[in-house]
Amino acid sequence: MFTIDTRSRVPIYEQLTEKLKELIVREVMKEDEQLPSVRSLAQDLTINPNTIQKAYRELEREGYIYSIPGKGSFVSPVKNEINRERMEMLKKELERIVGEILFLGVPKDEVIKLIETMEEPERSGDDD
Amino acid sequence: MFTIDTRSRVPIYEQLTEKLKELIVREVMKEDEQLPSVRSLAQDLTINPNTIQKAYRELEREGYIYSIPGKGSFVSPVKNEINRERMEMLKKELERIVGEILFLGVPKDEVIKLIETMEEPERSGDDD
DNA sequence: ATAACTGTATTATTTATACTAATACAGTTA
DNA sequence: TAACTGTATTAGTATAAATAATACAGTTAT
Repeated sequence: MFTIDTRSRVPIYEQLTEKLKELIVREVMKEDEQLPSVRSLAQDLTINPNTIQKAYRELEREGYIYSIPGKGSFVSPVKNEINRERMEMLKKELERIVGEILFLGVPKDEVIKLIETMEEPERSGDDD
Repeated sequence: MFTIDTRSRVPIYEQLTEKLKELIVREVMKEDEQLPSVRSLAQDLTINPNTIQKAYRELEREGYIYSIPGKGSFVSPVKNEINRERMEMLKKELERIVGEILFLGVPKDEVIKLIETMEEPERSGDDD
């Protein structure tokens, strides 16, 4: 389900939250779908359950998932709030990157051309 | 000269290399210009000289600066190599960011519109 | 030549944080 | 009742960054 780089400078629990956020935001994991249990995921990835728990706790704090003791952890209904926050972050990053590229002398047109050649994602299940 | 966040997860020496790289690539610091000495910069930023040295060593290794024992450290003549590598990195980041934005459902046109509204940098000294 | 700078190198210590380990407790479900 | 769930706590380990304290050699100006 996940690929974790234990040698990365990015902590394991943060790699986990990142990847899970993406799965949730992109709706690969649907609303109310159950996440793997803390212990089973820990066993799968051969890392400590506490590390998983830390990731889940963070995801819950940020509203991506909700947990029910005894039952499990589940994907929260997608809040616009979350997408909005993520968009803000992405836009800021975008501006920083493009800013640097422009500074390096690449004309704006070329940057735009680069984006134009990118493929827009398939949205098979968005017509509901 | 610099702002360092000692609490950031990004190590101090890496913050330093990042910022210096930008100053060099953007030619705020010109070719052969002398950098502050290891000790003086350490005193300015109230951090350990060894940390500065580590940053300088890295910058030298990557070809951004050159050091002469007894004299000081200086900005390397800007190599196209460096700009090329940096561009590669920036383009990859750009694609990742834009990819995520598109996944969040923002149409390509809007991303482009955002970039169009950005100001191109002044290039006062580029006409030589 | 001497003092005050430079970069460079080495070794030891401290500090911060992630991660692991080992439990324990309580709710859920079959 | 057994086997799951999430949650919490406490202690220990590992790693990397940063500090501290020196030392050595080249440069520069007086």
